[in-house]
Amino acid sequence: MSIVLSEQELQRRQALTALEQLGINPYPANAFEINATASDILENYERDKLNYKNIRIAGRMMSRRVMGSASFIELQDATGRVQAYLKRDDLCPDEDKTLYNTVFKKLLDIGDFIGITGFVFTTNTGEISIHVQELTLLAKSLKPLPVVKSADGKTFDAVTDPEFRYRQRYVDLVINPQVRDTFAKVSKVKTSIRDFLNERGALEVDTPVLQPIPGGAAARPFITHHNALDIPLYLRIANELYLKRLIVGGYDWVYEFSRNFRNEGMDRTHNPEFTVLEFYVAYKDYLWMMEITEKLFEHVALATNGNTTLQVGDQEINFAAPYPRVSIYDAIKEHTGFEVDGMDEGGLRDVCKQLGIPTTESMGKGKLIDEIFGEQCEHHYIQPTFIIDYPVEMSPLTKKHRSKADLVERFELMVNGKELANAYSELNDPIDQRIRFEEQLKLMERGDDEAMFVDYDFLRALEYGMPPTAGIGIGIDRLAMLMTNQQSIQDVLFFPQMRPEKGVKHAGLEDYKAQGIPEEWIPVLQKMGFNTIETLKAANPNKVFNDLGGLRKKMKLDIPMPTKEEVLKWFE
RNA sequence: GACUCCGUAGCUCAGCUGGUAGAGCAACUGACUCUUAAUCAGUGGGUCCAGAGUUCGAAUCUCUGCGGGGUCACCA
Repeated sequence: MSIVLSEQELQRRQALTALEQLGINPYPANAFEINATASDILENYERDKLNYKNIRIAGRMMSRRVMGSASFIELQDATGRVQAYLKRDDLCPDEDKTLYNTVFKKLLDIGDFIGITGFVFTTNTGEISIHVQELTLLAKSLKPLPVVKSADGKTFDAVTDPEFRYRQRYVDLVINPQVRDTFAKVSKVKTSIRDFLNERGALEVDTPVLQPIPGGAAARPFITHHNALDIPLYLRIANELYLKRLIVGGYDWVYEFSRNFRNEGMDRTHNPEFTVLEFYVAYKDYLWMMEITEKLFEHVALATNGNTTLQVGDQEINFAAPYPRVSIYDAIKEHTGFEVDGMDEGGLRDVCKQLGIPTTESMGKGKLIDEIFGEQCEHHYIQPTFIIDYPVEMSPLTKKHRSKADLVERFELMVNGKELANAYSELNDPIDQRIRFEEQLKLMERGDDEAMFVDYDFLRALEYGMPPTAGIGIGIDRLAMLMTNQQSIQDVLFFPQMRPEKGVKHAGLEDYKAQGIPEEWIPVLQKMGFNTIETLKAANPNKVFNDLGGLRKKMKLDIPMPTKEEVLKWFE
């Protein structure tokens, strides 16, 4: 990040000083009470004109069109943009026209926060506008915003560079209104889920993010260290085992929006931290869970988009309940022609070979079936579909199927070719659970670095008894992507993970001062490209002295020129 | 992690087969009392991502690095 200021930044800082000299505080402490918003005015003025005679509104000045003694600006607040009209002699009824001629025309810039009072009217060209009677600077903006213009629904010079947008999301939000809309919808997805669950008596809870054993999922965790306890701690990869402990404790419906952390690759659908909604309900099974899940998704679609059918990319997806249920074996049979039900590990390995799916020695039966489904079937399920009844090997926390051998009572909800939710009748048999954990240990020994750790406290909890329970995890970021029709997880997270910005190497102010350089000349040297003391010392002192004079004139700097002897000392 | 594309003014982008940079918006000076991508006249603004190499000469060619996007691998 450069500390060297651009021409426009210098101009804005000069405007800041000029404002202070006029007795105007560019960052006043006073509250500015408003009684209207942009969208309120645009929506309601026409049918209720009397109520808009005396309005107060605040926001950023986003454009300025000056025509001598009258001007139009666009004011942007949290709700949108409204045009305002300023007339010199209305704004400054007395002799002194400084507020209009100097403050407004010269010292305000695009991006500044201002508050205005006035009355609403309609211009000759038919645009609802505010006739400004008073103008107050609320906060000066020192960095120029990208200027995005639009007309007739077309947008010009929009900032689309993903790096710019994600690193400086605050700017993205200011200049790209549809981004604010997207995040409002993301928020609506979460509140609509909370409403749905709270109405049904569920209890929202918080469980540890820092866990001594990263349990509840198969994934590589982030590891950290607690100094006082002198133990390693893991950032949670899931909260499942903690929520089930709460069911043991006697709650019958708990949920948590769990920020999870997984130390794995990043791409369009993966961020190192992401949010999963999990909920657990006592005395229910996975069949009940499918019914509540399809109702929940229908509810979320209606709450966020007002419709159960929505456009996602080039697909139209209908979230209206109910959704079809297909067993994983039937899915594989339908899309590959292979009947894998009852096959042993060797047979599955052979099927993978025929389908061209690479396998490794560490893959067990469950993993092989998972691979076949993932490669050959998953992408076919565009409309919401429950894939049910998974093999026991890939589901160590799931209750065995009530009627089908070697299967568990589990479903995944597939939408748009991707897994959106994962749920099951929870395994509550502590002896079986211990055996399943031990099988995971064996997988770990075979080299599966995602096999689960054994959580003995969780086993102890199950030994006290857990009622039959249905549980589910829903990927909230991916759900938000669907509901907002975004192609990248980065567009539903305010601050997606990025490699840290590396500033160009710069000497600090103290380094310059240590060379005996007066503070006011430091920006000039930086402007000349001497960002380190080393590069300065490598330069020709005579040339530097001459250039200082040149820049002093060019930048119209009102600071005394140092003598040549003084400058020569900088090089010692 | 692999492959691939990209990095030029505050922003959006030009810049051919090498001759050290242009446009629009933004900014500055001026004109203009209902404009709306306001208009008109004029002016300034650049470590062309960084470093090395080839060359008389590099924004341009080569290599290395940094940052980002896309595809794949891993995963949710």
